[in-house]
Amino acid sequence: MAHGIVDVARAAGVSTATVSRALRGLPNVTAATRERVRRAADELGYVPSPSAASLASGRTRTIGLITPWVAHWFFANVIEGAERALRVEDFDALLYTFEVSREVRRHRLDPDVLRRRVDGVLVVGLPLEAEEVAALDQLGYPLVFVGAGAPGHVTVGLDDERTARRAVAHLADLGHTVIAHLSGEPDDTLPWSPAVRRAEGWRAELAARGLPSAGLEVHGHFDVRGGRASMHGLLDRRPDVTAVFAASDEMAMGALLALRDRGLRVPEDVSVVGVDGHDMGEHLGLTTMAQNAQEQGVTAASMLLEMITGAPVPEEVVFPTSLVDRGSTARPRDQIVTSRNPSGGCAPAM
Amino acid sequence: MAHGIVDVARAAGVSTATVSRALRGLPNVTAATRERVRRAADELGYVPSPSAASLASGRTRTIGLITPWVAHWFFANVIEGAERALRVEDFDALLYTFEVSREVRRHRLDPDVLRRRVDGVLVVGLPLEAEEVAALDQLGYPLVFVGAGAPGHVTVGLDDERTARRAVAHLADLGHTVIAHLSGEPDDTLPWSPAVRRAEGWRAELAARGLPSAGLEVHGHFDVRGGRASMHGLLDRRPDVTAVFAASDEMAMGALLALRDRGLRVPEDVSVVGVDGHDMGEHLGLTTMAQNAQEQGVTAASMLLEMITGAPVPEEVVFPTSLVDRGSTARPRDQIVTSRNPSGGCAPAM
DNA sequence: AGGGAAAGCGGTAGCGCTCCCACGGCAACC
DNA sequence: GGTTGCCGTGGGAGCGCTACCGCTTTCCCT
Repeated sequence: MAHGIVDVARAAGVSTATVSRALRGLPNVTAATRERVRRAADELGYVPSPSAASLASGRTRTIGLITPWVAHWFFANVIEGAERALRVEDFDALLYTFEVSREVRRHRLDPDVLRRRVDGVLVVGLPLEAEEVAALDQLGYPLVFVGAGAPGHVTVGLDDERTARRAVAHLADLGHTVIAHLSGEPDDTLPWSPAVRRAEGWRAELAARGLPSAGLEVHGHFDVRGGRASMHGLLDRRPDVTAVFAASDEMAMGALLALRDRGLRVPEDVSVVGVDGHDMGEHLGLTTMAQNAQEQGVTAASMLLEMITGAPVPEEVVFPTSLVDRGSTARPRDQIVTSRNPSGGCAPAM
Repeated sequence: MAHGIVDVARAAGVSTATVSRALRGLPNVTAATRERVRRAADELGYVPSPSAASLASGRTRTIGLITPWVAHWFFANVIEGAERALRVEDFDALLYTFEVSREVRRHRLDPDVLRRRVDGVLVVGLPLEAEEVAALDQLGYPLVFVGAGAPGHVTVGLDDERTARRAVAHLADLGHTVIAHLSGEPDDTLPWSPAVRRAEGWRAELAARGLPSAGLEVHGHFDVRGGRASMHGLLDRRPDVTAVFAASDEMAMGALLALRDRGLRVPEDVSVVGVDGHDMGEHLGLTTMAQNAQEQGVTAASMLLEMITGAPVPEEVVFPTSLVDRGSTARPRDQIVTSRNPSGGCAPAM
């Protein structure tokens, strides 16, 4: 039933070496022989054993997909794109998530689980600490980062700083002067973290326009719940805020929720802009800096495969973002009063 | 650098057989020897080669995760849960998606890609045709279905029919008499498909209450876009509809969007209820029949591991669903007029 | 005290491939 | 016509483990 390469060789009247060459499309095999081998393999229903092939060749035709979660817009889409690109080249995708929960800070990444198991590693949306990157490097596999780089490594992602500046510029151009930022975790401080880059972009754009940023950055979880909490905290401290730039659409949606909790209208009372182009964004009328996550997955996987074959790849691929105005931003209701009366809105305080 | 089992054996002063036994926690090894071996392995940084182990043992410690997509709420959560459960037992998860796009009907599943590569297969949310199931069975691996069963196979999922009836009952209890259903693809007709089961539940509950169902089922894609399109189609044909049961939250969100497109209010003009308990549901105030997708992934993966060890598992695990009222359902505005004037709403036609 | 079972460990034959090397044959060159 | 060189193919040695079998040692039970 489970035929091996020797069965195929016997059936085709050739050696196992020739079967191997023929089936893998290697040169130095006559078209006639190749066809004969192929036919024999088909008839026997032969499928090569990946374990044996890996053991003999040292290659696994598998890449490791490292990601904190899969149930988030950006991650799910990158993974989907990457898997698709890998399958085309007959590569397998091993999934490694390692966030115990979204509430608890993750433990250190242990690269040993990948050893001898993959030909390359794709790190998805995970700003790794220098030591972790070094440990991964130690494995000796090609390494590509998506959505969160690492210095000196091949990276696919956005120009986070520029994206943030563009979002803030949009708000400032509308006339907003008190533009807050919903940022990532307070302990997410790696300079190459997208959250940090976006915060910096926000700050830079404000500075360039002479607008204040002090006390307007709120840290929190990178999800809906986090955005909601951050927004509430912000409104408690700064009821004069008229615009918010959230570091992700999911956080922005949380902000919308918080605003609704307090009876504040969007965009009449507060303008909100996020980053991602989340499918739900259209739903909620959320203005955003849209990116193509799935295509980033495809690109990153393709580059990784190139690297495995030894081909040169660019050190960095920057995906564009575009402002998609879906209505959650507008001119501030009252541009004259810079310091509004906290109870001036229609908010029936929560 | 890359040490093998013989290096460890030499370092520990034992045979490779003992190293293998010691490191895998097999019996018939003294505690002292085991410790010595472990220490030697640590010092050498020894990590066993999975390929060699698989080749020799015939087991891969890997399971295949078959799913049409990952970027959907249910799928992403199941996958995340399953991966987590597998990792605990030191199993790897191979991801196989095989929907080319959400628009095009998928091609047949080819089980050969899994041959000799996994110890078990987890099919996630994918109603397979009988021939496909048979082909998978042919592989001889334990098989578990999550979120979409197959007759005679181990299944983890909901009581879809009951869930649907509960949702419809909720709407009917509120006084609705024209309760439509946003269903799955028209060609999704497998009797064990969740979409079909839910449609049947909807129909059964209506029938039990003497309410009409004819002409009130709309087929479409199982996502936001599909729900939106379906809802528009429905409103074109049946402007008298006052309640909608969508087969998924994502479709329900699409319905909300369509209603907003037409200026219809929820729940004043139309009540909407979905299935899932999607994170965004709270956001949109979407009433739903909530389920725990992640836990279903955990359970399915655990059961699969049990099966691999030869342990008996229940043929079917049914997860509960609960009605979560978030405000998108209410009494119909006017219970007397059963056939409303199409322009009777506040809809400024789109 | 003797016998037998069981525990602890070593030796080693594969598992099913890939890859290196060797070899024959045929075309092309001087 | 002999030499060179390349192409197509076969032979066979691993790749790094696991699992079977068998040996020795201990320990218990009669």
